[in-house]
Amino acid sequence: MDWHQSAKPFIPLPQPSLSLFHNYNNNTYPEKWTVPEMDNGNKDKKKRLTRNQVELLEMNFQEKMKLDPERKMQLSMELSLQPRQIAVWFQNRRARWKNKQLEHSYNVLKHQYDEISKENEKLQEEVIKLNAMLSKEQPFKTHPFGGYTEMRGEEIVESMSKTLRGSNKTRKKSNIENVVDQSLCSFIVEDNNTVSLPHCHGLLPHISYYEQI
DNA sequence: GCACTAACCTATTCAGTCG
DNA sequence: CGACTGAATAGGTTAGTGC
Repeated sequence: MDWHQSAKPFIPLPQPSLSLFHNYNNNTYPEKWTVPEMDNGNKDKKKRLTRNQVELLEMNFQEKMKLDPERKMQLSMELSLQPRQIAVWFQNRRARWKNKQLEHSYNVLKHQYDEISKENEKLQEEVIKLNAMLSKEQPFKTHPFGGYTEMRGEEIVESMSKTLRGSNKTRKKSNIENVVDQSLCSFIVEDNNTVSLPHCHGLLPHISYYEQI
């Protein structure tokens, strides 16, 4: 996949018998490629490769994406194409293959992202439910001067912790307490009814639920 | 170390094909 | 005729070789 990682072999200069190809590679025939024997009437026309040529090239590509010089020359003779054309075809084919790979990777990542998003949505809903259960269980705290004031989530947790410390420690935990306990972590319930990332015991002792018990 | 060379890559151009 | 495909080019990078 990463062609930069493979060592690039040193390719010696073409043999004298291949000087024709060498000339071609060095742009003796600039602009659009031409068969050297062609006259001006036939030049600068891009010709599509025939089905047979593409089939053989494809077979070779499936075998090995890299084109070594021997195989290039062999294919060149077999397909009656210039070695440069063989090399260009392999280059373009690798580029197409890489694009396909990128497309595939994108689809895989997108699928993973969608799954995680769904999971996140479920968890958010669960947090809202738990938050509502907490509010029902102890929605208000007593105001020092009498009356009631609404409590923030952090305060609820702290308040419940104090209540538990001051009450019978052997009593059975409520359902909510069990859920929170099993999670091994505490949540900070924000004012806007959302919950921030969980904080595990020991990291934020002032809001941890049961560590004081 | 540096110039040279040949391979590779990405981005782009452009001709051929197709709906 | 415009969109798409693929052959070919341009320009940059990398690595081996020779001096």
